[in-house]
Amino acid sequence: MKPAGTASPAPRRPPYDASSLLEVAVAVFNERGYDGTSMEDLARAAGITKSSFYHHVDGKQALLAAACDRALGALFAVRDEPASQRGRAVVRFEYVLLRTTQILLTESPYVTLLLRVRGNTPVEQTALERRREFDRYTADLLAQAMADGDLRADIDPALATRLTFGMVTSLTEWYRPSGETPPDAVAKATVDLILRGLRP
Amino acid sequence: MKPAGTASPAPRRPPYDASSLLEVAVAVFNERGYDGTSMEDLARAAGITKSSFYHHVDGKQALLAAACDRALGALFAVRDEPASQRGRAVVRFEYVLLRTTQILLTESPYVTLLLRVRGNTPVEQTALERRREFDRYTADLLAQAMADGDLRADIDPALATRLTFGMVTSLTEWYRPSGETPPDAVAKATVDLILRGLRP
DNA sequence: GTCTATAAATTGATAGAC
DNA sequence: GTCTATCAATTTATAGAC
Repeated sequence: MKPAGTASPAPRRPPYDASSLLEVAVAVFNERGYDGTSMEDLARAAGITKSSFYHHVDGKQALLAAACDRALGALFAVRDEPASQRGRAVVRFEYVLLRTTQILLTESPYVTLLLRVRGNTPVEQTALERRREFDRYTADLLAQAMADGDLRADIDPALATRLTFGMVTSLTEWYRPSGETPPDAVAKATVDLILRGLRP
Repeated sequence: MKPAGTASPAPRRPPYDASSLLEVAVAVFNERGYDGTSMEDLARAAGITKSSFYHHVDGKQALLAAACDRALGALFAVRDEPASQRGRAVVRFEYVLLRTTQILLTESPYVTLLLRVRGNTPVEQTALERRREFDRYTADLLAQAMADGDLRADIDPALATRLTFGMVTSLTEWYRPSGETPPDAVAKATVDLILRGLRP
């Protein structure tokens, strides 16, 4: 038995539960792309061999499915919040827009991976389908707000929805959580820009 | 990538010059992802065998490099236009924003591929570096327009630039050229939305 | 220019020892 | 739980016949 206080400085050996390995995997997927990442890459990033890695996870597609599930679960939870269901459409739209942006920032790695899914495999197709369902939900909200006269009606609603959430999802291209930039501040600035525009 | 959920684009017929094969390759890259596409996939989409395909092109990375070159060439050509070089910063910014959006739409497949580059290989790193140079160019323009008092100064210029071009680049996620939606109309609507916002 | 055949390396995944 | 060793399939790319 080792004397107390002489434990070797474990550099990167937390418990290898499925959850922490998923976190590692998602980070590598986002860096190199899902298809550009091998199981060898993932194992190396976790500090173990490929075989050991397989002992903890079910495979590459299972990792992708778990990550997409987490992102989609967080997004659909917004739809189920009370504030998303009562009140004027424009108010609900602005609320959902802000919450969606916040979730994209706080769950950044998972949502980033979800948004890059191409639909090559059944796992990806399922994720893509659920994502499109959320897109339809937000598009309907915006169209209703326009019909109410509470948002500019001189833009095609479908185009406006895509551009609006296109701006939001572009955050995944560069945003990294850090003390410098609190997610809520970035989310507020983003929603403000899409609502009021660049002109003074 | 083994499991192919859906069918590939219709096989393209001769002549098999490098340019038309590049067009085919870029289309498949955008559908399945660069890393998710094999040379076998490309050859099948072109309607010839893999070996025949290799007779016309130098390899997978060469195809990617050619596509990125085309996209980057079109983008940097905007910077060299007279209207991008003379006049008030805000006017130049709005001009470059519109032209960039137009090019993204007219050169959609090539720009789409460029924007998805992850930097895994030297070819991709070079493309990424040139793309970042263009990003700096537009960021400087917007910052100057803000400093001139011609654009809202209550937003961080770096954030505003990223969100602005994030909205524009999101067009690659869904826009497909067709008689229904002329590129110029979409580009104008996009620039108008980012400048004036969603509110009436 | 196209093909068949195949090389050489990588990949997702498993077997089985310790 | 981790490892070494390995498999079967795939992938980039080439050789060489016609």
